[in-house]
Order: sequence, then C-alpha cells, then structure tokens
Amino acid sequence: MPDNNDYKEVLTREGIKSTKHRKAILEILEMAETPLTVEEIFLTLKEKHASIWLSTVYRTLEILTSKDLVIKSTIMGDDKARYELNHNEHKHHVVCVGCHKRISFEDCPVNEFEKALKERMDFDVTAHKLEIYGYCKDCKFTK
Amino acid sequence: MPDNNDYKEVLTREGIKSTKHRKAILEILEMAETPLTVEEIFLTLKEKHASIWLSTVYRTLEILTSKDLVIKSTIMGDDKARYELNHNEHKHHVVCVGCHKRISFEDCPVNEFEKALKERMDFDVTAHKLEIYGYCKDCKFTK
DNA sequence: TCTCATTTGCAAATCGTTCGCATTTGCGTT
DNA sequence: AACGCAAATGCGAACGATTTGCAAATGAGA
Repeated sequence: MPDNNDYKEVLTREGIKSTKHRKAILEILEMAETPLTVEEIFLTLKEKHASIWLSTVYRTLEILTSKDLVIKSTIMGDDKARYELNHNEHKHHVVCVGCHKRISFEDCPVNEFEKALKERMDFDVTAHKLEIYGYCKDCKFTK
Repeated sequence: MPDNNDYKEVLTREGIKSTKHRKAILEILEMAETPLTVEEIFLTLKEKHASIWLSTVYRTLEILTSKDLVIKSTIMGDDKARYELNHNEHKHHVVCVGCHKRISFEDCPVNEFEKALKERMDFDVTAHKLEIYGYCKDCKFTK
C-alpha cells in the first residue's frame, strides 16, 4: 500500500474507477486494528459525514475483494462477514473467546504439513485457513 | 455411537426425548460421507417419506449440537452451515476447490504450535479450526 | 466540455435461519 | 392400558445479513 495512502493509483491499476467511497472504505480498513463488519464500516463512513447506502458498502467490498485489495473472512460462531485490508502477508488469527479480541500471528504451523499432504493424499494445496480459540491473558482469570 | 444405530439410548442419556425426527436426522448424518447442509438433510428426510418442516430441522440440529452429538461448521466461501455426527475425533478437512469434495484427516499440525502460543502470547488455547484448500488428484489436471 | 461505461442511490427482494403459538407426541406415573 | 404434562413439532411469519434491479449520478478518457 502506498505510504501516502493514495488509493487512486491502486484502484486505477486494478482497472476500476477511483471513487470517493472506495477510497474512504480502504482508508477505514487501513486504520482498523481488526477486521470490520459491513455495519462497522457503514457506521464509520456515516461518522465521517459520508452519504452512502448499505448496499453500496456491500457492492464496494465485493469489488475490492475480487481485486484482492481486501480480504473477506468469517469466523466460527460469527454469522457476519468481516473485512480487512490485504497486506499480502501470510497470517492467522488467535481469537479470545472471552473478549473476542483477535490477535494476528505470522508463524504458520501448516506450511510443512502441506508437503506431507501432497505426498500422502496426492493433494495440491493452494491455501489454508487457521483460527485458534482460547483465552487471552486478560480473560483467562475470569472464565 | 452404538453399533446397532439405536439412538434412543443416546438421546435419553442426554436427557432429551427420543423422537422419530431426531433419530432420523442422526441416521442421515451417520450415512453421510461429508457434512450436510440443512437443506440436504431436509430433502433426504422428505425422500424417506418423513413429514417435517424446515424449522423443525433447524431446531433439532440446534438441540443435537448443544448436546455435542452433532458438530456444526461453516467453511470459507460457503454461507450455509453444515452438520456432521460427532465422532469425538480430532480431525480437519482438506477441501478441493475444483469438485468441492471434503476429505478429512486426523494428523494435526497445530497441536505443538499451541504450546508455543501459550509461551509467546500468554494465550490459553481451547480449540482451533483448520481448513486446507487445493486440488484433489482428480481435479489437478483440469484446473 | 462532452460522452458513456461504471458506480451509486434507493428500495425491494432473497436467503438462511429463528421465533411465536397451537397442536401433537413421548414417556413417566398410576 | 390410560392419563397427564412437559417437550417437540406443525405451521407460518419474522428477522438479519446480503443481494438485486433500475434510474440517476459520477469518473475519466477524448
């Protein structure tokens, strides 16, 4: 992502229009510390005095996801999708069952395992998804 | 699970009524090779000439899940929940992006990693979810 | 400035799932 | 076997997250 947060170039490079809603949504995701729901993004846009319809947020996120600028994820037990900026890093999340905080980590225990799968199951791995649940240091004493 | 597929004892042991719908759903999940959606379960019940409402299937699955007889899961990119009989085994799924076949495996590369998380992040792990995507041996040549 | 394909406003529709209430059923008790 | 009653199901509506349709607005190339 460009240092000066200029998404115009990024959007143009992907062959799509650089609209104010798209840039605003990308900025909101960049500022967010954790993946956001559509409603959270929508409300943040409203706070910034932007006029936008919820269906537009959905459409915009769908376009940005299809261009790999944004990552869409759902998490076990959560029926709402969440979105985050795609930093092109390989990372996963630890999720606290108590406070629902999500902490990302980049060490991946699955990489070596994928080679074993190719050998044992004749399976060509292209991606994986890992989520780890438990209690963070703040919540482990209140469970 | 009982060898003679008699779920009456299982349901009674959990303190809930042993109804024909519940036994039928447990049997369908036992016969299934992969986790099933609510609609698939509903249609299979219909094929067996059972009269049932979709809302009853949802309620029954919710009760069976709460008693740990059934496992509910969602998978990346799939907006429908899926259900499978709980064999009390620790396993994960490899999912073929081509034919959507799901193959389970029991080796788990995450177990050792959980200890590292406790040490490094002061995080008490209680569960994890792992899905691996790619192409099975039948689809790798058509991608 | 003009043009036009793309995007958004606006609102309804869809889908997966849950809820409310009347009726039926499973099962413990007699 | 009959009875009673709490739980389960029939029936259909409701809910929330998401998608769709169409007219109007906008971004960007010429």
